[in-house]
Amino acid sequence: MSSLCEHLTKIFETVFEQLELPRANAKINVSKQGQNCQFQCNGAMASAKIARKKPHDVAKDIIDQVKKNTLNKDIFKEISIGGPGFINITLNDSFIENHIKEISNDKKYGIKESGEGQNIVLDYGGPNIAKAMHVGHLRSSIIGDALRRIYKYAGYNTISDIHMGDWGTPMGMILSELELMGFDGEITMDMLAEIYPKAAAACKEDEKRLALAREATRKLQEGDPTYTQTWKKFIDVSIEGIKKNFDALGVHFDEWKGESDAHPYITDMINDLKRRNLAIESDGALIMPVSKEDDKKEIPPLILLKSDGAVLYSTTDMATIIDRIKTYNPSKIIYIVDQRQHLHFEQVFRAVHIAGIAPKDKVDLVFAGFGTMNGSDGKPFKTRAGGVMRLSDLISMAKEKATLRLNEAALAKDMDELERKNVAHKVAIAALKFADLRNDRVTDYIFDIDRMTSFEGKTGPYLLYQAVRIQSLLRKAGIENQIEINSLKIDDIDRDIALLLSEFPDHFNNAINQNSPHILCDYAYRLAQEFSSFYGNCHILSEPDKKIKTSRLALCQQSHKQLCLILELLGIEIPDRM
RNA sequence: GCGCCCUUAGCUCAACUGGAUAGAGCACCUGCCUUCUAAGCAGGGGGUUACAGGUUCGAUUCCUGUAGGGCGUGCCA
Repeated sequence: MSSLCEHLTKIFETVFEQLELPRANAKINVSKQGQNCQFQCNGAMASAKIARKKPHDVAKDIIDQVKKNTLNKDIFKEISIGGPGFINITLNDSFIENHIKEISNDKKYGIKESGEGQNIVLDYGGPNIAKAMHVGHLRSSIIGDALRRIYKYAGYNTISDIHMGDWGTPMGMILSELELMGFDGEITMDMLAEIYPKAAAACKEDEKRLALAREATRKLQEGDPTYTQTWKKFIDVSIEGIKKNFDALGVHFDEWKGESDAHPYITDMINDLKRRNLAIESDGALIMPVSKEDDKKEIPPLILLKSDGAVLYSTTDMATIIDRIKTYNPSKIIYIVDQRQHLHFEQVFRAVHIAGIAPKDKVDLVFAGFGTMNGSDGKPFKTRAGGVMRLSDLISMAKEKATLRLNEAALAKDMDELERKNVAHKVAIAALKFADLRNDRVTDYIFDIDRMTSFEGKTGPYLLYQAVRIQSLLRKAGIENQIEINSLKIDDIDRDIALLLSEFPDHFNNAINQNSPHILCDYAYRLAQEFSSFYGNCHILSEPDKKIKTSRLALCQQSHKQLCLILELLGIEIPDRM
């Protein structure tokens, strides 16, 4: 099973080989030409030099060769040359129908289970203990969770790990702050929310205060019993708050590990690196050089131990890889983290390669960095008050707006309180998630609260709305089970949406290959739009011709299934009605 | 200083990895709710893809340079 493009590409590859043209040039794309044709092959022009012919003549040879094969007769309605040598392709409706039928009957919609038998670790979320989760945490968790779902769909055994920041200097800041306060009671979340920023600010201002925090960090890492006890307490409190946020977002983690879970591996790892002279002392710190000769700029060494003996995130990230390989034996580890950490991960990846901890041919380490969420001034996002907006505040704001919008709708009149709340929540989360996911992963983007919580146009709620509308239509038609897809008969009104449905495998593959959910967002939006147009163009339920009606309902059902599937892959839940 | 990334419509973003006339949403303008949910549909205006060169049959995409912006650059994460 594959997409129409893949199918056609195979046919053309055979032809290219027969004509001794480069096989790679045979690729078929969906045409952007609109009415003129459906697909196109641009390979004739690219092959012209090798063939020592005019592009136009090469195209003609290709078309003749395709037509020669009688098997292709039923497939192509028209193949012609356009412009300097574009090969324009229009398919017979029956062939498109058959393809839709095949895809629909395939339990994976034409997606190959390429990840079968492979474990993959996804590292995202990365909240810091004691720091309130802010909008910046959205990107990592939402993109990461979408990728988890996408990989899972491709057959991988996915393990998502939240990898909390629970072992660095911020821990020492809190511990030392509690000590200075002489505090010894029950720690609450509200307290933590106050203590950490206070301690962090104090450390920033005062070297001596920072030294205290560092000292506390070191002692914690050495296993000081009092510190460990206190630390465990506020970790638990903090996790509770983190869980609430992720539950609201519908973001799932298989593992709730943190930097501290790498601790048991660190001593052995460091001793081993020292023994093999891979780690050396420099300025009182223990470092590991990772630069290569052909580096454009010398990559600074990785610091394993600070001069005070404490570890930092380079160390824990390395040790975490040891843990992950030992525990899950993954073929791939994907880090969904801020682009700004690029150099850091470059260092860590090099270090584990050099040390033989993660051989390149055994585990693929992937840095899937994402761009920063900026404010309208182009700088990392801050609220008007100067702080960062809390994630929970953002969610409440979106929910409030969704409730208002819902109450305006006549539909809400016969909804009880519970359903209203439920719908508002789903709409709000859909808006937030889609607003984030629709942007290309790597580029920075501007955070705008109004746009993020808007429900019209290219938004999550628009997608929900279309899905809900189809669902309602199917309900009214009295359809409970799958319609016999064999009843599909394409005509001018529904050809476009049928063609679009056939593209799904292509977009899925692009999304997974590039770790880019936004590709699926774009496709889902186009599908929803195409459906909406189809829906507006013809009235389905009142269609007198029974065959046409059944065929269109089948198409509705397929559109619905695909839309639901993609929304699920993006981690967006659909209400029953809205 | 050096390295990485970015610059596309008034604003926010795409462009299937080099293809034909660069697409969407918002905002603006014009229509459409007495038949399936108007959170919708149909249509309109809006572009020297920052600039200058180069490679190519063909460049938003690749290369070089210039300007502007962001980030990173040994003891934060």
